[in-house]
Amino acid sequence: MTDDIASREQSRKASRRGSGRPTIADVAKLAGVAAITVSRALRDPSLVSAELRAEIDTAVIQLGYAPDPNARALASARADVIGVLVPSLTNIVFADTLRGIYDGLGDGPLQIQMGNTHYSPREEERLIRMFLSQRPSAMIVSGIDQTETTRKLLESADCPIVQIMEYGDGPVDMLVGFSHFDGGKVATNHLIEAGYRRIGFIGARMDPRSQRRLAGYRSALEAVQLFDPKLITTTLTPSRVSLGGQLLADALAKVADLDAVFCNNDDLAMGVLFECQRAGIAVPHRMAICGFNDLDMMQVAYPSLTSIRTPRYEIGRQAVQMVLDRLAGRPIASPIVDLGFELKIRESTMR
Amino acid sequence: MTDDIASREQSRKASRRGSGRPTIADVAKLAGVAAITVSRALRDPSLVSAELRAEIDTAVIQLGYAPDPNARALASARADVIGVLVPSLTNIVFADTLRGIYDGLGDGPLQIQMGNTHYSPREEERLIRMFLSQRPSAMIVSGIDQTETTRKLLESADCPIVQIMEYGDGPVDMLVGFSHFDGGKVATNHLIEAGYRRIGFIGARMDPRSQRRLAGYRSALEAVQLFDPKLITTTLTPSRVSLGGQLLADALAKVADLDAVFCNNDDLAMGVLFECQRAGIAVPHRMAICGFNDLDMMQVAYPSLTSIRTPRYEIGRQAVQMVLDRLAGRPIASPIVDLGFELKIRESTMR
DNA sequence: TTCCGCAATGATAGCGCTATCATGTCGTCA
DNA sequence: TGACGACATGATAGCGCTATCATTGCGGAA
Repeated sequence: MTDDIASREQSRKASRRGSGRPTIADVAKLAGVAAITVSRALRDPSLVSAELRAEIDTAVIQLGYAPDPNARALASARADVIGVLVPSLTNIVFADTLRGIYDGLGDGPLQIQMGNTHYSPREEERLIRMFLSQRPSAMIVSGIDQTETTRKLLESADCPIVQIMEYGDGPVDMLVGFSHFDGGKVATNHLIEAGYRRIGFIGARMDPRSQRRLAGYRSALEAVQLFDPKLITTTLTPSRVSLGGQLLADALAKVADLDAVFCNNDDLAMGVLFECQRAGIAVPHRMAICGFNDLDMMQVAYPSLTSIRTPRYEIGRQAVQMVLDRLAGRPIASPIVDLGFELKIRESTMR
Repeated sequence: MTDDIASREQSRKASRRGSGRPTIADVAKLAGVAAITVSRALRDPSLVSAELRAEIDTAVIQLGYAPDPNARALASARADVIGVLVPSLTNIVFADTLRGIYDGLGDGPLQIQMGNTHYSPREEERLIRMFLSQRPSAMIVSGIDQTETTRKLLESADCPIVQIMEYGDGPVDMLVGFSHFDGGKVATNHLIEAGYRRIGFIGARMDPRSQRRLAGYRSALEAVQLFDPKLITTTLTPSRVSLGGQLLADALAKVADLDAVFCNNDDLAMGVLFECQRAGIAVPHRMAICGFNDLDMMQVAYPSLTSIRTPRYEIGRQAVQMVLDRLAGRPIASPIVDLGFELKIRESTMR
């Protein structure tokens, strides 16, 4: 064994190239077979007889051989990589989804290559171009608001594509998510039914998903003639807990008799709660608060906060499952999956 | 142009291999130069005359050429990938650090390949093996508690290695972080100075960094003869806001006269605050709370919460900077960087 | 018996790029 | 004036793997 390695080192040095690590040829020589047989034994053991398989396994272990994914990708025109594009890393929503994706992959051969689009369609397009250039096994992208060019790029990529986080028609290929419009509508209807009349909307960042929640909110209020543009307070600033308080103050300055707020997300809702506590505004009696996403902290806050629970982790799991099914040639039940959401009613909206 | 593409398509179909996308040879033919010149023009334009560069740029745009990273990696024995290993994706701490890493990379050629070790040294070892097999340009790993084997693997990898999040001696290569022991000590000393005497420690997950914070806490209390093992309440469960309340209840059951808690992290601190509000325990008069990390919500909570601000984002930036400097052959000021931390004193510890 | 099909293995030829060395063309300095 | 080096470009030969086709041997159908 030592001799094998030594002589290989020797020849590497002579050629002045190569990684210095054992190659499939080294394994083949040691096992007394052709390289291609080693390749087969590694990729699909059923193609090789049991005896040779044993020989090869021994050689692999003895040399500590690990296939070079780059060479494999080049030769087979397909990299064992899934490109994942998210608009933000700070947003816990995407952290949960990523976790679902990683968990779904388990310890299989597929790796994740992640890109952060920073909510920019231009950046998304650049990243997709870059990712596709390595011919990934699949792509998972956030949202359905790609530019026309981006859509074309994805359509012509010959790998499974999953759009995640939203629900809608006409996906590029497959889609897993839920309806943000409905989420906003259900939350707002709940506030209406609970007896609130001056229901504000507080939103940060206002990306496409936030816009759809806002549209759902508006639609619910308009249906009962309670809509008033002054009720909406938004900013393009990224969401933070500390922004919630500021936005509530802004909202109250415009609408003194505000009696409820539907927040774009839980961070803002939490900020609103703290601001109410500080300003002595009783929740839920003088002010109701409803969040979105239902982070863990919502149920232990005091008072506990109503929110829309979203299936973030499950979206990641499901997206990966669809990719794996497709790559394995298994049939996909439906290319469009609505994972829904759930209204969690808590103290903050129970007057 | 159309002809070029058409004829290329033709020859691809004949050979039945290839990706169907333009290659460097196509660009070379169109620009009337050798392939290697295109390669040079793309990687280091200063190696090629201005005229040829212009020709090549035109051809690249005309064909929509994008280099194949796999082929490049194979030929140059170096992938444009940085392997990043984090123990958790849910933990906002690592999300911030990842953001720093991505931002530090900007839109350069380097891509991130991330692995989630789930706080398991075994898993970390497996992932490092897997990552190294593609000869990454660099590796960034969390913590300094690798197994002996993992350390050896990293030491023999001929690429820059940065260990992040902690401060300590003898890094594998480079290291960026801060001292968790000191953080725990400073926080605890602050509580002592503020006049608290029965200071508890509340911790979840209890990974190596949590252990070091605990050690700092203990050392501070022992120095003034205030240490008591009953003051420590920990669990191996992953941290969540909702866990903070439970742990506080456990702590109070053991130590009825508890008058302060130093929490392992801000999530727990927030949970403790909510539990105090719910139970009618006045903060900071009957109970002081100190967190760790200083998330944005700490300063707007009511009362605002004291915490140790940690340079999470900066760690990511700095780690990438060191990698880039090293790859560019620039000198590194110091291979070990202590980014420190800052005690943020707020209402929750001001009796 | 003959032939066909299938399973197991091998030989060959790339995948698309870059390391390495070779070649040609200047300007420059003794 | 000629030799030398610096610079720009090209030819060649892989990097480590797999697609593709070829070969071999064997059992069963005709």
